[in-house]
Amino acid sequence: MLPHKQIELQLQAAVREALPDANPSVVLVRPCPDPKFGDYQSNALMSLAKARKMNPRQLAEDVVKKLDVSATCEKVEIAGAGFLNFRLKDSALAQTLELMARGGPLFFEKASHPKTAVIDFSSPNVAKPMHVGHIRSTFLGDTLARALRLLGHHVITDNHIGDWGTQFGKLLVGWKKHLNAEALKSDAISELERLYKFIDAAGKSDPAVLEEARLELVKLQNSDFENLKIWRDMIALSEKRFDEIYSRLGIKFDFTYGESFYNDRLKPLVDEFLQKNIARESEGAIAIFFDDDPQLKDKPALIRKSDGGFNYSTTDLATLAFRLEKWKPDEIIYVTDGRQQLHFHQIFTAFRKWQTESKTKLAHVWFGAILGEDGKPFKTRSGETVKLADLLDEAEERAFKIVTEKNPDLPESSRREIARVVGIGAVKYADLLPNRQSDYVFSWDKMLALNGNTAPYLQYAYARIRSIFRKLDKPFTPGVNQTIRLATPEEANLAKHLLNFGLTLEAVAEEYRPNFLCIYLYELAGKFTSFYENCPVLKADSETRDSRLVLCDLTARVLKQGLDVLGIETVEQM
RNA sequence: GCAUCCGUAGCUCAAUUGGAUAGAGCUUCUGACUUCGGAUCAGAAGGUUGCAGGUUCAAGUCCUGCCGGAUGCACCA
Repeated sequence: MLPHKQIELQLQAAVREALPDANPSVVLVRPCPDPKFGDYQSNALMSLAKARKMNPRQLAEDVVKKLDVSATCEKVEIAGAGFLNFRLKDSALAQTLELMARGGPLFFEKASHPKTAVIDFSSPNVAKPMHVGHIRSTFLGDTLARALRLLGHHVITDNHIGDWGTQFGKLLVGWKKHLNAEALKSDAISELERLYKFIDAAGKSDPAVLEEARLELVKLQNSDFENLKIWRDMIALSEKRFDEIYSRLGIKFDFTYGESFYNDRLKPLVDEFLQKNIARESEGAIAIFFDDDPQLKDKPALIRKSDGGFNYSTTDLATLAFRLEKWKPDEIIYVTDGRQQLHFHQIFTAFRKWQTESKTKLAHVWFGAILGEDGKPFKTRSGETVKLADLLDEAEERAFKIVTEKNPDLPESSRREIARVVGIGAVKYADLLPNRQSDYVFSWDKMLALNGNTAPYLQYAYARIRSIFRKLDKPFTPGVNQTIRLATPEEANLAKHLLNFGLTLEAVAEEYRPNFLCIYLYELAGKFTSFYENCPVLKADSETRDSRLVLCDLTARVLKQGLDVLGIETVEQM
């Protein structure tokens, strides 16, 4: 067991003894904000004391008397208003590293109660190219899936693609009358997008075109043979292009149940809502009202339009029911932009009225907008969105120039491969680094930056470590009796930081915030680099050398695993 | 009008959700040993956290009121 966990359990036991009525699970141990206070701290006693109108320092002293952490820590210090500060013993630190060097999960523990989580993310629309607006949902969702899986949870990823809706009326008219077969062959999505825009524009000046689109849509909805076939072709073509992008990004989905999958479930769902008096008729539509929720007052959710059609809310509720039935998840996570907060608030509230027994947790993990330099939603000069494929191309191209500059002697195929890993990594990292709820300003230079707090900085630290190992005469494997000696402050700082990998992963999974991991890895790389500058490895005496090699190896493994959670690859040299 | 979110260094962003002296990167300036990769490191400069009150041992974080911005509010998803 990791030292901070041991301290936490012992502290909880001491609190249980001192305050039998308190809930010990609120007593947590966290890394100290400043190492001069210690390695770990707990501030829980202050809030416990406050709730009971006790003197916090007095309570701290009582608890410390009942607390025995001498196996892992130096003397516990009470500081400030009632902080407990713990400083790890050198021996405990070294032993933990020795244990980790022998294998098993790297500085984290698998969840003792694994949960089943469904994650809904990315969700592009058929017949439209993926653009920068899709990156946050795609990267965030993928990272959360990876983090939860690493911690031992059962994760199901479901790409809820937009393969149904009124846009298909226009697309069908376009396909039948204006299709350019050549263009469709070379770039299907661009051609579909062109057709949509063409008919959309035509409809604005000629109402007859709109009527034509409406009729084609009705035929599709009534399972007209020809229209169904065209519709299926459009989906297949789009999915092929999506898969190219996902494969470039290293992202896989377990399922891709698009919206259309739920068509047969919509009418029965509305009937059930009516029958259970959860929904009622209003202005010709069927609506769910939420009068008991102040935020949703006068904001009903429509589940059937006055023309008899269904909409987003209906599909989302049907989707929810299906996922519950099929996977019986403990949690469903929706990763979408912040503009959908009201919608999910409605869906979640409706769900509670409907499935009153269900204990499934529903989480809307939302993120802010990507803005242009002018502070408005991001568009190119010509008013278009930046296509994701173009962004990735540019990233790889810029990285290739740098790689070529730094390593002109490498064969081109190696330089291309490094540029791919570095370029894609930079884009992912730039997107995951900011707090997800903040809007951020898109800039090519920031997205593709290769210096500072960026993926290449982490990848470079990794490559340097691997370079050390390449210089050894024979492959290094730590012996069973390998001891770790942490003689310098740089070694100790690095070692202590390694211990916090698991805490960070748990925080990412609990708060749905991958940026915690970015910050952690950046600090890890920083601490490694300062170790690297100050502590020679290969030239040290053999005992120190082996100890430092273990430290290097553990650092490399944590960097690689951490980057893997972010969906970012590493290279042996760059 | 109502609701949600936001306002932090010249710029772009953090701050583990109420914790200790608000931190990084970019930019600017000063340095780095015949030493494991200079895509690096060390240091400097840069702040009344939009404004005004309040709550408490403790507020960038919570409450109230202003100022400024983004987004969403009945048949698009």
